[in-house]
Amino acid sequence: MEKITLYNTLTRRKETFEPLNPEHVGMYVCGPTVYGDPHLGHARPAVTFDLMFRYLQSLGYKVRYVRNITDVGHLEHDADEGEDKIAKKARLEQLEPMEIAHYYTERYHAAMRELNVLSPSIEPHASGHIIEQIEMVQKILDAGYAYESNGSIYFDVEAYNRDYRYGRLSGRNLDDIVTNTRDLDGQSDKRHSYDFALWKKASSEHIMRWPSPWSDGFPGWHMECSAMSTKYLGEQFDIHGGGMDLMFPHHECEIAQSTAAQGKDSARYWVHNNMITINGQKMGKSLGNFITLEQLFTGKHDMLQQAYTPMTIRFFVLQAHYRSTLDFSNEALQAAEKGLDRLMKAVETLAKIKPAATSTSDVKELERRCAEAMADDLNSPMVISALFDWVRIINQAAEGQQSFTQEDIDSLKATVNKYVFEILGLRNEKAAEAGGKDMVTPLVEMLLNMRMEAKANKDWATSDKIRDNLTAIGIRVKDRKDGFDWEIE
RNA sequence: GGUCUGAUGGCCGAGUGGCUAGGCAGAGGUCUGCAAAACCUCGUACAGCGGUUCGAAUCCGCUUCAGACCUCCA
Repeated sequence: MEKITLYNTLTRRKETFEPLNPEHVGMYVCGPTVYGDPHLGHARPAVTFDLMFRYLQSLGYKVRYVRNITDVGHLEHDADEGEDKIAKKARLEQLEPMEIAHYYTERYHAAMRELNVLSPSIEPHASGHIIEQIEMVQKILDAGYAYESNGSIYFDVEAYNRDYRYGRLSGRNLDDIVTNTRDLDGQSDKRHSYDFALWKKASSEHIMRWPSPWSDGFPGWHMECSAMSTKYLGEQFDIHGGGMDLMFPHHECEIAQSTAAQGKDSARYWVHNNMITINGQKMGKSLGNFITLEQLFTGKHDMLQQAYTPMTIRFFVLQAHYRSTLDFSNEALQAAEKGLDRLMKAVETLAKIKPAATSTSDVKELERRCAEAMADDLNSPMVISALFDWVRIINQAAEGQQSFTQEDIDSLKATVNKYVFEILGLRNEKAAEAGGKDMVTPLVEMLLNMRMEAKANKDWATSDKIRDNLTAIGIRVKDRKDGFDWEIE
């Protein structure tokens, strides 16, 4: 198996990736809390870990990719006193909480399909794993790292920190956390402000509740990921992913929970994608500066000058390295749109290149560069850069300035298809939506053949009339040395 | 205030000690009846100040600025 490196947040350096079981990879990624429409920010981790999923599979790994749906336990404002996000939305819209969760899960899935994000191997819901979460809370209690208070169970950070180290993922130590956490207001059942809930007793008006040994209640937010990753990937697994904003407290708490319950950490490589910014600021729900994916696809948002296709969004995300912030702007998106168009046209051009006796460029160079870039912490921008160098070469070949043997053409096609479609997961939207082209092809070609005759007779008036009329209905004509080419705009 | 990250040409965005990133936009040219497309050429960018080095955008220090997390957020 090819050697690849991944940046591990735990050690803050790139490490050679070695899975626990050769040829198998277990990967857990924090999915969405389904209480609102998916926005551009959600596209970043989805595309990033889709890239990782596709890439690892292309290397020959059998990957079990688990991405959860949070439909219970995620509270607002404060992990203990806030209202459940889903329940709040349900109350506002006078719906059953599960109606909210179901509706937005469907919305999320639809957006992911548009972005050509593959479905994970397993997509577990927090509400479907209450028993597993209760069992894990019990384990942590038994191990002495949690306490009960008025029907709720809290993680005892101080006790944990005596035996292990709380804060090693985010680079904090308990002293910092103590001085930087606001004081309790006296309302809480917690001993310390930095303790977090494993199980919350439900108040009388709380709708989503389940019986437990301690109270009728619901699990704390961090429990679901620990419980579900253990259930589907085992006590230890390879990769845990998510957005950088989840590093603290969410992932820190997950580490604490797993370590408290089983004496060892569960994930070996922690991988975090950076944020998408807008005017230099993080795009997020709380800031109210987010643009939903649907708004991007339709162009219906004050900040958008036009609609952008799902593949433009995907390409835009892939053009930046996943650990860099990526700044949103219409200009950047428009540049991505044009660049993607050029790439896709070259893919079509490649299919038409005629073989020659010799090759003028080494087609293996592309595969080598792409493979190296991907192996270096998923450097998709470098892959794209290499592809564009070959876009030029392919176009040169179409112009007769380069030549390739049949064998090299086939090899180049295989490489381009592998990286463009299989690994980067791009789709040729124009070709896909031009289903009607087949019906108009004979008509267009008849007209263009008439135009060729007119041109041969130097009847420029007729020639230009045909071209202008075709242009007017959205068909762009390109003259070539030996005839013509055309495409639907 | 604490922890951490970043500052690259008009815009986006790679690059970590010497060798062209790439895309978009712009300028000139080739091709073409004209156009479109394509191709060729071009800008000599690395926040500032010091330092290490034969050599730094790349390493070190300081300064300035920006951002993330520390409360829900992908």
